[in-house]
Amino acid sequence: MAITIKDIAKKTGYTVATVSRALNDSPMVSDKTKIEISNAANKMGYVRNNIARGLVTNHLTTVGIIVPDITNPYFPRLIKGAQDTLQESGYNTFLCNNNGIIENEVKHIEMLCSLCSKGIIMDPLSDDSYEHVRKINPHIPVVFVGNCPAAQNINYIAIDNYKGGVKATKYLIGLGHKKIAYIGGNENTNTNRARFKGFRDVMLQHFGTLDNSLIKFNYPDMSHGFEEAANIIQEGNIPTAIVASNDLIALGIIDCLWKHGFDIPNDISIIGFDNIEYSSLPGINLTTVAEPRYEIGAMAAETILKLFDSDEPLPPVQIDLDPELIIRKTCAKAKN
Amino acid sequence: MAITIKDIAKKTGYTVATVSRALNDSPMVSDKTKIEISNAANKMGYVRNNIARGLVTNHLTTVGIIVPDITNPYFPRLIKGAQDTLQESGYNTFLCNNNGIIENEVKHIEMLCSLCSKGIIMDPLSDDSYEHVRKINPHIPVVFVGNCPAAQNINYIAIDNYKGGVKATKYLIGLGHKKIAYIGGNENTNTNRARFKGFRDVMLQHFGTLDNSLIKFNYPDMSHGFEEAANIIQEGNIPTAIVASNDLIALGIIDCLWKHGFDIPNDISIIGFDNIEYSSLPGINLTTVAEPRYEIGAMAAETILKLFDSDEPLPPVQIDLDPELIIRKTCAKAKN
DNA sequence: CTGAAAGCGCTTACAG
DNA sequence: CTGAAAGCGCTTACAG
Repeated sequence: MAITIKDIAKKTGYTVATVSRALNDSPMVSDKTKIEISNAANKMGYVRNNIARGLVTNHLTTVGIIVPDITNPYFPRLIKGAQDTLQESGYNTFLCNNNGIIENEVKHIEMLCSLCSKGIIMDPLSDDSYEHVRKINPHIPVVFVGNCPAAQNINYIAIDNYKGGVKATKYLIGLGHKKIAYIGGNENTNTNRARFKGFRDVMLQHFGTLDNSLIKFNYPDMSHGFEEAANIIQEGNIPTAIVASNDLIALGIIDCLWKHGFDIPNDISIIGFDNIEYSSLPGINLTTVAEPRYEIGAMAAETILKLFDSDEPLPPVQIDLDPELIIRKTCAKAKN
Repeated sequence: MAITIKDIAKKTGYTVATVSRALNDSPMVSDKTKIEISNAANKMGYVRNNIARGLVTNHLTTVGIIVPDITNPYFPRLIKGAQDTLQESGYNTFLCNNNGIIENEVKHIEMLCSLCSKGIIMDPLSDDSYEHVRKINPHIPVVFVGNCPAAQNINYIAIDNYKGGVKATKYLIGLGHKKIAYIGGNENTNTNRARFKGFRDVMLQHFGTLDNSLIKFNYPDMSHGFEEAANIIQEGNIPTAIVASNDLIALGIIDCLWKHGFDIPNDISIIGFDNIEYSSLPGINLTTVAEPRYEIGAMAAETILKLFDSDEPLPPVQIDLDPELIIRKTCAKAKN
C-alpha cells in the first residue's frame, strides 16, 4: 500500500541497503547518490516506516508519559514541558491516563513496553510503581515527576514537598492562626505524605498537639475538597484556616465555604498547593505553594534524554526544587 | 534482551507458529497446548512485542490525537473522552500538541503515519488539514473534533457553532443590549468563522449594521482576550456587552475589565463559549455556550472504531450537536 | 561507495 | 491440531 524503500530501490536501480543508507544520511554513500535517492523518495511520497525501523534498532523514538488525570490542570503544563523538550530531539510521546487506578498504571507500563517505548516519564500512584516497571522491563529508563516512590536509586524531579508543607503552615501561623485544618489527597503518594508531614511537624512544634478531627484525606479533586469542607462544617468545629494539599481541593473548599456563607479570607483563610493556572484568576486569587510544572516536565525530558544517550548507568538524578509561596488574597490575619 | 516467542517455543518444545497462535487464542490450537504455553509465557515474564506484530498485521492498535494546546482546558476533557473509549477497545493514543502552528500539525500527521497509527482524531488548524493528511496517507481514517475543515466527505463531531453564535447574541439582545462587542480567535478555523457569522447575522438582522471597531480577532487565550479588551477600552467606544469566542478569552476580558474598575455584569455583560470547568467556579460564574467536550471525544472515538471495523467505506459521519446556553452571572439587563 | 544476505519478533497461508 | 517457510519494512555487519 504505502511506498517502501523497496519501491525506491526498484525506481532508482540501487539496492535497498543503499537506499536505506542514503535516507539515513550515512557517510558511506556519495552525495550524488543521496540526492538522487532523496529526490525519488520525495517524488514518490515516501514516509519512513518507523515501526519497521524500531524493530531492528530495537527501540523507537517514543517515550511514554503516565499521569493520573489529564483533566487536573496540574498535568497539562507538565506534559507540555516534557513534550516540547522531547519533540526538539525528535521524540514522540504516548500519553496515558490512569484515573488514579493502580491496575491501569500497570497496564500502561506493559503497553508502553510492548510498544517499545524508549523510556517512561510518570507521576506514580504508589511506592510500588517503580517495582512494577522493573518487573515488566528491567532496563527501561524511568523518571518520576511531581511525586516519587520511596525507592532507592530512582530518578525524579519534584519540589521539596515537605518544605512546602512547612512553608504553608508557618505562613498561616505567622498570620496568627492556631486552629488550622488540613485537607489532603491520596495518602499512598510520597507527595501527599511529605506535604502533610510538613504541616504536622510545624503544628506539633508550635502547639504541641494536633486536632485529628480537622484532618481529612480524600481523592484530590474539587468535588472531594468540597465534600471534606462540608464535613468539617457539619461537625461544627470550625477552623480559622485550612491547608489544602492541592489547588483543586482548595477550589472545592472555597466553593463550599462560600455556599455556607463564610467570608474568605476574613472568616477562614485558605492556602493551596501547585499554583495551577486558574488559581490566579480574578475572582479566585488563591494563595498557594507553587510548583514549576512546565520546568519539571522539561527537566524530566532532559534527564531521560541523557539516559538514552549514555552507555554506562548514570548516578540517579534526584531533584527537589524549592517550593515558592505565592501570596494572593485567600489568607488574612486571624481575628482574636 | 526481552523474552520472545522463540524463547517460549524453545522452552515448551512447540514451534513459534504454535506459540503465536496459542498466545492469540486461535481456535486452531488445543486448549491443553494453550494452557501449557500461556503458563510458560507468564512464568517467563513474556510481554508481546506489538511493534513486530504491527509490522506484519500492518497496523498497530494505536490512534493519534492532535490538538492545538493541551493546556487549554477545552482539550483535556475531550481527550479523556476519546481515550476512555479507545482504551476499552484496547487502543492506545499518541497525543500531539501543535501550539497552533501548521507546520507542527503536518509534522505530527507524518509522524503518526510513520508510526503506523491506525487512525487520527484531530482538531484541525485550517481548512487544509484534511488535504495534508490525505497527501501523506490516502486511506487512514480521520475524524475531526470540535472544529472541522470546510471539506466534503469528512467525518466530524462538533457543535453547531453558527447556532451557538446566534444563541449567545440573541440572549444579549433579549437583555436589551445594542452595543455588543465580539472578541474572537483564529479566523482560519470554521468554528471561529461560524460563531462570528452567527453573531454578525443576528446583529445585522436586528440593527442593520455592525460596528467594526468593536470586533477583534486574536490568538484564543487569556492573555490575548485581556489584550483585546484593553484595546477596546483604550479606544473609548465602550460596549455594554461582549461576546467572546471562547471561555479563555472571556476570562481574560473579565480580568481586564475588573482591573479597569468595571462591574460585571452591571457595567458590561460577558458571554463565552465552551463551558470549560473553570467557568463554573465560584468567583467566576461565566455565562457561556456549552460544548459537551467529553461526549465529543467519546463519539469521535466510537466513530473511528467503527471505521476500523468496516471493510467498505462508510458514509461520512457529520454531527452537529446542539449548543446549550448556560446562564450564570456575567450577563445582566442593559441599563437605559 | 555499493551490494548480497541475515535478521529484528511476529503472523499466516500452505501442508500434512 | 501442529510445523516449515515466507514475509512485514527496515538496518547492518560482511564483502568487494
